[in-house]
This record gives sequence, C-alpha cells and structure tokens, in this order.
Amino acid sequence: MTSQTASVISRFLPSTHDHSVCIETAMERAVAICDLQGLRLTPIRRRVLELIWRSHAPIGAYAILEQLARDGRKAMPPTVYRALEFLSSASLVHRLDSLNAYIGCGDPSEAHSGQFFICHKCESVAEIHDTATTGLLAGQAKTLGFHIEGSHIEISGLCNCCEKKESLSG
Amino acid sequence: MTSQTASVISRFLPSTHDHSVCIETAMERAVAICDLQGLRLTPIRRRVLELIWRSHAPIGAYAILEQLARDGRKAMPPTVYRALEFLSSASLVHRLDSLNAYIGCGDPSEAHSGQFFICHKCESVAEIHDTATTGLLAGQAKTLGFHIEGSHIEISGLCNCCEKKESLSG
DNA sequence: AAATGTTAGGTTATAATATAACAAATTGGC
DNA sequence: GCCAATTTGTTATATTATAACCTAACATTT
Repeated sequence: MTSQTASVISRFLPSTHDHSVCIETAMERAVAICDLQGLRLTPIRRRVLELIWRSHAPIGAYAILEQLARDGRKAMPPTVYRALEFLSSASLVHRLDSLNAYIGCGDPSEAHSGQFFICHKCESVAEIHDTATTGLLAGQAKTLGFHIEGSHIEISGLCNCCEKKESLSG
Repeated sequence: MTSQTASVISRFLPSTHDHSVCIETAMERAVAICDLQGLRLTPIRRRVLELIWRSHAPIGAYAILEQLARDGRKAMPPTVYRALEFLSSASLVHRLDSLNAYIGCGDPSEAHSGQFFICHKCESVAEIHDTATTGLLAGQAKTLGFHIEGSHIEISGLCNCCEKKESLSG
C-alpha cells in the first residue's frame, strides 16, 4: 500500500551498525558536492558537519560548540551558527525545528526539505522524500491560495526498536 | 484534484474581515469545550487565549507577556508558559515550531495536530486537517517501522494576497 | 473549624538558543 | 602584491524557555 513516490534518505539503523562508514560516506559526498557547486567547505564548516554526523542523534548548536572546544578551538556561538547556516543552505544538514537541533542529510544533491520521523526515545531520525505527500500539500495549498516555498514536516513517535522495548517493560 | 479528505480549520481571510467575530466565537467555543471536558479555563488562561486570538499573526510568549503587562498584570514567564501548555494540550492553540509562536485553533473539539500554511510576509496562517496527507505519512511510517505519536507540519510561503503584491512591486 | 490534598499561580533565578555589530584575517582573481 | 569579497573572530546582548521553590485558593474529609 505504500506508494512508490518516496525515496528513503535515511532509515532507522540498528545500533550495531558501523556509523564510521556513514560519516566517511557523508563527508566524501559533501566534499564532492561543494566542489561541484563551487561552495567552500572550510575547515570549520567541515568540522561542524563531521560533528553533526558523529552524533547519532540530532545535535544542538551549543553541543557542537562544546565539541569544538574539546578540539582546542575557542569558537563562539556565531561561528557555529554561521557554519550551520552554510550547511543548511547546501542541504548538507537539516534543522529540526521541534528539537532546535541539526541532523546530517545523506542526500544533499539538491535543495530540498524532507520529511522526518523522530524517535523521542533513542532520538534516531529517518528522513524520506515523499513526493506524494508534498503533492497533496501542494494541492491543498492551491485550494487555499498559497504559494509554497518550503516545508517543515516532523513526525514524532517511537522507532520499532524502542517500541519493542516499551512493550517489554510495560 | 484536491481530495475531499481535508477539513479546512482556518483560511486566509481578507484583512477587511471583522476579526472581533473570530475572537468572540473562539472564546465561546473554548468556554464550552472546557466546560464539557472539565478543564479549568481560569482568568489567566482565558486572557492568554484571548490575546492569541486578538493577534492576527502567530504570537510569541514574550509578546503575550507584554500584553499582560499592559493589562496591569505583573506576570512572569512561567505564568505565560503554563497557560500556553494548558491551551496547547487542550488544542485551543497550536505552537508553530518554525516561529516559536502560537496561533489559536478554531476547531479544538479534539486533540489533533494540523497542517499549517504560514505566509512569511503578512504572517497569516491557514490550518487544515488533511487525513489523506496524514494517511500517506502513516503508510511511510509503517514501512520505516515507526509508531507515530504526533506531527508538526508547517509549510511556509506566500498567501495569495501577498503574492499579488509581490508581483506588482516586482 | 482544623487538617489534608490538589491545582493553579507567584517569584527568583538561570538555562538554552540565537543574533547584531564591528574588527580582523583569509582567500581568490587580477 | 593588491584589491575586493568572503570568512572568521570578538564582544555584547537579545530572545526563548525552564528549574525550583513558595504561596494562594479551593474542596474534601474529619
């Protein structure tokens, strides 16, 4: 019954997966894309992106700041927010408004705003890009007389893994 | 092509409409619903709700605080946030995460999270409740192995009225 | 009336998130 | 090297949100 219109950008992965591979792949893609698009992935921006990917869960600006401090960099908030703005505008990361936090995007090939499923227990996130959903919303917008420019679609709940744990302890 | 599954909770209204009617209707409904559900719409909560409705645009907690101050109340932040939590949980208002602001809900008959179309120019908001959209997302959630508990769907762009103005000035 | 429980609101302080404004340094093109 | 543009540093502050503890109001039972 699920439509064929959705591309899954990131799934819920078992906690056993080798996340270092995710990070490496993401960083390589980021370099390639910035190269292609003439964007400057400076050391700070690169490091912030890497820190976001290293965090399994969405990470906030000030948590990133702490990590930078551990690197020995004495970064201040504007530094981080600037890097986040750059990365967001390049779709290398997405901001999750419901958490005031950022998550890496595995498919930054073009500007987009995905749909996010956020587990409020383990804080893992899956991102999809479902054109059927955006199509329906576009239809509704037309009816309302509204010109869509961007969207934030964040669904909260429990991933399978956490739901199982809940039912065991319940 | 628009589905029949969407109920429009609030539309984009001409700026000429008599908003005092909106406010009165909303307040009467709120009283009725709280009465029915045994919820206590205390003076502060009532006043905060009214202030949210009086604002045509989504309004933030500190703007509400200022308004309360003009009433002569010397309210502090927790007072407002408590009222907002009460009103949110009763679906009398919705929080718009993308704006850190609140908007009144014209159909608080049951707990729900709607879909919001937010004009970033005039700041007006339309709310719909489209079961086709939520149905699609539910299908995607099933595929991902995710148990949905709530959603925040916020679409930003321009309402018809503002789009016309843009094209004139452009 | 006194004791108790429950809910709402008051008060103080501070945490957490984000940006303005301007100065300095770095980069890329010439 | 020099210019122009971009990026980063720095200081200060704005904005949003909550913790923790106290008091008031009211209802129920004793």
